[in-house]
Amino acid sequence: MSAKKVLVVDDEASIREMLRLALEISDFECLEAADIHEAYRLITDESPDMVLLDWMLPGGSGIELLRRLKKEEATQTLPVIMLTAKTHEDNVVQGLEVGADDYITKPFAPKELIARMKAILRRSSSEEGGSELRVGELVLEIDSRRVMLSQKALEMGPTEFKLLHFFMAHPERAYSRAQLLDRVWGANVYVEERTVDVHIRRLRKALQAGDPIYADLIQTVRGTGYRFSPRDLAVA
Amino acid sequence: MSAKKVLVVDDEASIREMLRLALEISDFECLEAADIHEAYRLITDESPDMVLLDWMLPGGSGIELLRRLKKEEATQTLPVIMLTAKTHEDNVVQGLEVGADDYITKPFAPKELIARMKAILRRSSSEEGGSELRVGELVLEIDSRRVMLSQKALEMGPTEFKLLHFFMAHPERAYSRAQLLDRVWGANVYVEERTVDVHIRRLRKALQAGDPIYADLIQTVRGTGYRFSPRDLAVA
DNA sequence: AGCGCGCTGTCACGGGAATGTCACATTACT
DNA sequence: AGTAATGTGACATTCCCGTGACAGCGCGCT
Repeated sequence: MSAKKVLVVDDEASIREMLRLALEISDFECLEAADIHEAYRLITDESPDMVLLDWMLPGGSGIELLRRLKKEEATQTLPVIMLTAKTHEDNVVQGLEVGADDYITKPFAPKELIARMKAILRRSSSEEGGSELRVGELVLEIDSRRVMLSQKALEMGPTEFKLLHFFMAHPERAYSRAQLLDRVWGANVYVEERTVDVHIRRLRKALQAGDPIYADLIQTVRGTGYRFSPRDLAVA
Repeated sequence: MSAKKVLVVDDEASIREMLRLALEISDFECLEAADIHEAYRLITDESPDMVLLDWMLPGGSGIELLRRLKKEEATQTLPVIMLTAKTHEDNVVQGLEVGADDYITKPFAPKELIARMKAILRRSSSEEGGSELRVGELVLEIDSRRVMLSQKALEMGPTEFKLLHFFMAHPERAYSRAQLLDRVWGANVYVEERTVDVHIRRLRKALQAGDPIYADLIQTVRGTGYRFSPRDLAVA
């Protein structure tokens, strides 16, 4: 199991630093945001596995972000733990109503936070029953690690599989080569950006072998990167 | 129905002897083990229909064996009755949590033990709708610990049997070597991951001896592990 | 005890697949 | 046309897997 990505949203740098330390000791990967805007950007760009959200934030309180996340389809199931300064009953109730998965009041023991996080991650990861992604006749079977197109298995390497997996999980959005390297290859891996092109090509070739139309799902966004767009799959 | 085989695990010879007597009067076949290691060997070699497991054992308490049995695919449904010296609530709860089917406190009347045993055997024998797994012409007979392919018996070792058992119970899914070691060999067993490859090969060879097509059921998933896929058994 | 046998786990070797990089062709935009 | 970005084929390297051989072990047999 790869390290889980956790986004910490708090305006105080010292608190973020403390949390980063606690998280990294427990083998979580840590992202930081000081305000709602930055938080939202990181959520869409990096899609973390969990959010630690401070209640008091400048420029819109945490509950606004929470509402927004629970409203949008893509982030609806993203687990959120609220961090509150005091036990304001109102806040807690309000937060849970809006959809926070848990809350914890400052000051808190890092150990307790980690324990709650793990509990929530265990719950959410076991719930994910959808073990396959589907676009038209294209089916990516995660458990069996296979890609089927019109009942026929497609041949591709592990990297192409991961690439396709990522694309199908994040459709209709352009990603730069750097982002793809980060999300598919993994953080802290140094490879040439142009390597992405080659694997895109290999993935297209694999799709084409199954059905030429499906190769068009992988689109080039000139000057930016690539995009996976099921929308343009016109069935003849 | 043939006589049921019962394994008695207790370090005191006098208790084993007493139990043997009681069991044989009631037409059970009796196996004896004085420690966990011997018990495990007899379970894999003789596949008894039930285990009577003393709580206090030298060299690892009974619960370790119980955990191991419940974790491994092949022995998961093997009924276990715990024998405890006193009514230690903790032990009982712990034992039942791990998966013991019943418990009885010493001293006990042989008559009561036999009654409980029969109750459990009745339950488990009625539950097992099919004591065999089947894929095409391939039939894995769990009780008799045999594998038949087109009416002909296949030759393979105990490990290959367990491996095939696990695969047939979990088809269409890729497993890493570590996962296979965990689920087939058992937890906390230190074996090289590559050892899995060798047993996969032996299993393939055994299948191939019966019908070359069936060796293709075991598929290599490069960079991940192995997969058992009946789906690809397309009859030409 | 001595012996042979079946099963197991480990290793080393070889081959083939997957990867990352480059050079060059091709395309898109100004 | 000119330039920057992308497509593409080829290649060396690395990584991963299949395979045969082998030693250790427990067990049954004589």
